[in-house]
Formats: sequence, structure tokens, C-alpha cells
Amino acid sequence: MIVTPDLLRSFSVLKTLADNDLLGLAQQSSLRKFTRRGIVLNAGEKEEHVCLLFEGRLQGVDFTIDGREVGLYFVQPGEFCGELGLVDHGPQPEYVIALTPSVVVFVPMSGLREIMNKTPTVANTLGLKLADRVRQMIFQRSLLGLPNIPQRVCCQLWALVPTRDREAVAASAIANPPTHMEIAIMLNVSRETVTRVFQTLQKRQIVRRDGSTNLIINEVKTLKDFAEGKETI
Amino acid sequence: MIVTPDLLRSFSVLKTLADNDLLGLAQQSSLRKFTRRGIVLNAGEKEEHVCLLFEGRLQGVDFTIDGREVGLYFVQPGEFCGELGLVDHGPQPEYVIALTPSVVVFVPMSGLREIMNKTPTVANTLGLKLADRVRQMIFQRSLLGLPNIPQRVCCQLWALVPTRDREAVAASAIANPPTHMEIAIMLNVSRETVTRVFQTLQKRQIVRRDGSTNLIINEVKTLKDFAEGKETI
DNA sequence: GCTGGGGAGTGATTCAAATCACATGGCGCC
DNA sequence: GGCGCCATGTGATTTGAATCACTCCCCAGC
Repeated sequence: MIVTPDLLRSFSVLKTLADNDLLGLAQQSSLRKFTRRGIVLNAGEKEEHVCLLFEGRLQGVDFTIDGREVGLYFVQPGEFCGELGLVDHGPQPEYVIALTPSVVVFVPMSGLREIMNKTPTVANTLGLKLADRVRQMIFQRSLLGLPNIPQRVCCQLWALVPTRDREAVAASAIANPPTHMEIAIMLNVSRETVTRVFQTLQKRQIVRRDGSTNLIINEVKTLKDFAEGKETI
Repeated sequence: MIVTPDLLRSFSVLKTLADNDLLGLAQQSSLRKFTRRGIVLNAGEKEEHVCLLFEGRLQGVDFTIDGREVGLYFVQPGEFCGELGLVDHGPQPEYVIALTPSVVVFVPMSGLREIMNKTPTVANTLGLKLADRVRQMIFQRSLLGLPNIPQRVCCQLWALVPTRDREAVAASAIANPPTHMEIAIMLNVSRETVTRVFQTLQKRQIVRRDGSTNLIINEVKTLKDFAEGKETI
């Protein structure tokens, strides 16, 4: 599918690019749609594209030696993934899976690398992205250290609440929420445990399901308190 | 303490620098010694220095909401840490602690950033470092996914075996090995559990302690098999 | 409308690691 | 030399999440 410069410009990484750079990049790029569970990026391969997520939700996953699935991060619309090879020319370290039907822009690394080398702002954005990824992973690692499992689940849920709704908002919503299983692998807990925590939260009217595409957070503040351990489930 | 250009050159990040750049950097840098448990970098603060480890061993640590210590990575001599702020000007996200008496070169970010901006090779090395850090963290995360705890400990031990000794070497050694507690927080397990795994490994003559500054790996291959789950403890 | 599959919900059971509570041992420091 | 701290070693006990084995429900596609 065809990619327009305007589409590319809608991603904050590329918004500072000159028109002709954008045009060149757009011509090399392609738009791909993925159904749920579609494999966006394969681990181990030397990937030749960076992925910009336009619509949907992706998850980075890895596997343990004994074959268990491990969740690494979620990708929201407007974010990108698969950028590691851009920097170190190494293989893609983790799989990236579509959690919901998703629309992804594939930008070839070669073209992006060229632009990166001549555009310090792009190189800089990429540096920021890597730094942010490290910070993100440190945060996720700290979640795994929580011995109280329900609290761990609440923390993850809290991390999925849109930033703008975190403070002083009575109700919020998480669009395209991950399934219990997908949350479970992020937290090193079993799917059943996640279900049981959600059951409790729903009984207490803190969250509510609205179809499969929306999770309503009725009491943002209470969820935060659970996440911070101020209140116990 | 005074820092010579030659000392800086011994670190692979800086080895490509021009003599006068090195000299300028050396004049701004300082050498600090830390005793065991010394705090090399503080979390939360806007750190103004990057740390090059000359001698000893450091550990990056974070804390959970409820105050538990979480181990993030180890730093070996020749490596550096605290580089995140160099890229995103943000606060230092994690603490860095000296595990053994250590000698650390503090290089001011301002000077390093200047050099980075005019020296693509240095900027590149920094990018590689960040990318490597992400890969490292993905690996560590995959360890945490292992449900078999003894295997998890063996994997961590295996990761501490010097790379050159990994293949076809009968015996190896880990210099300045972390304590059981320090390993435990890396793996989200209790100190006692690490002790018990070590007990088993020692009884089977796979590893042996040589004072507190060396851990001898008698059977590298066997340790690898335990790590990979080919053999069970 | 029917069917099938995947996600979610739930109780019973198990079990391995956390926790607790010590003992021991080595080392640095006075 | 002795003191004290910290790392390590070890048994007893607890516990809470994993696992297992289901059912139920929703939705998509036929």
C-alpha cells in the first residue's frame, strides 16, 4: 500500500524532516495491515525495516530458554519499534506481535539511516528513543520485583492508563486493552492470577469492561492507590 | 586524583580520540575510589558525570515501590555507566553501587558531550552502548521468565563467566564475584535460594570458592548444561 | 442460526520457594 | 588477640501463586 509524506509526518520522529526527504522516504516505505496475533517483526533476523505504528497495539515479546513467552513492552499508535538494528546493525532481538488488528508503516533502515546521518535532529530523536526504552525497561523490571502480585497487576494497569488522565480524573479508559494473557507475560504471573485480580477490581467497581475494545477505569485514583500499595486488594 | 590521557585511552569508548581532546577531557576528569557498598551514582539526581570503571565491580540497582532492592546489571572493568543523561539530559534512573573496592574515572558530561557532538565515532560508540544495554536488559528479562529457579541462578552465573572461557575450556574463574544477595536481587529470588543452589554446585564440584575474590568454575561445560536446562539440579 | 475457537472465570490441589530463625565462619579493624 | 560485622549455611514452616481441569461466554465466520 502507498505511503504519503503526510502520513510519515504524523509520526513525531519524522515531523521535523524536510519535504523532499520525507518524499524519498515515503516512496520506499510501505503500509501493512496485521490481524490479531500477526507477527510484525521476527526475532533473530537482521531486520531491514523500522516499524511505525499507525493504528492498533503491538507487543514486544521474547522467549525463555525453555520456551516460555515473556512480554517486554507495548507499542501505542504514534510510537515505533525495531529501531535497534538501525544503531548497531545487529539482529532484531525480540518478536513484535499485533495484539489488535493494526496498521504499520514499514520504513527501510537504509533510507532512514542515510537521513539520520545527515539530520542531527533525527539522530537525536533516535538517541532519545533508545534512552527512553532503557528507562522503560528499568521501570518494568522494578514492577517484577514487587512481591505482592495483585499490586503488580495494578501497576501494569496503571501504566496503561493514558498519561493525561493520571491526575484528578474520575474516570478514564484504556483503548484496545491487552488480554489477561498478554498482561500476564509482562508480569511473570499466570493468566489465572490476572483474571482473579481483574475480578476483584470489577467487583469493587474500579474498572469495567466495555466490549473487548475498551476498558473503563471508573476510579483512577483508587487504582493508583492499589498500584502504590497504599491500599491492599 | 589526577587522570592522565593514557588512562582515558585505556577505555575502548575513548581510544579513538585525538590527543588534544583526550588531554582536555583528562584535565576535567577525576579518579575516585570507592569502598564496598559505596554509592557511585545516585538515582533521581541529574548526574553530571559519566563513570568509567577502571578496577572492581559495580552493580546498577533500582528499588520497587515497596522498597525492595532490584538488581539491573553488573559493570565490569573497562565498561562505563551513567551515560543515559548524556543522551536525554534526564536524571540518573538507577543507583550504581560498588560491589568491591573500586576505582572509577569520573568524566564530566559537558566535556564528553562536546566531544561527542564533533566526533561521530564517539557518538556512534555511545549509540552502540545504549543498544547493547537494551539487548542486555532483554536477556536479563528473559532470565526472570524461567520458572525453574536453580536454572535461573545457573544462567546468571553463566553470564558472569568471561566470554573467552565459554567454549571448550575445562576451568574458568569469575573475579570479584557478586555476593549471594547481589545475585539474588538480579534474579528476583531470595538470598537463601541462591546459597542453596551454590551449595549444590559446590557439592558436585562444578564450582569452588577461592577466597572471596575468586570463584572457580571447574566444569564450564556442565554449568552451561545446567543453564540451558539440558541437565537438572 | 449454528459452530468453533479463543478469551475469561473458577474451584481444588500442589509444591517449591519465601520466610523465619538461627548457627557458623571469615575478615577487617581496633 | 579479640571483637563485631557481614556473608554464608541450614532446617522448619508457611504460603500463595502455579497448575490443572473444567465451564462459560462472546464473537466471527460459515
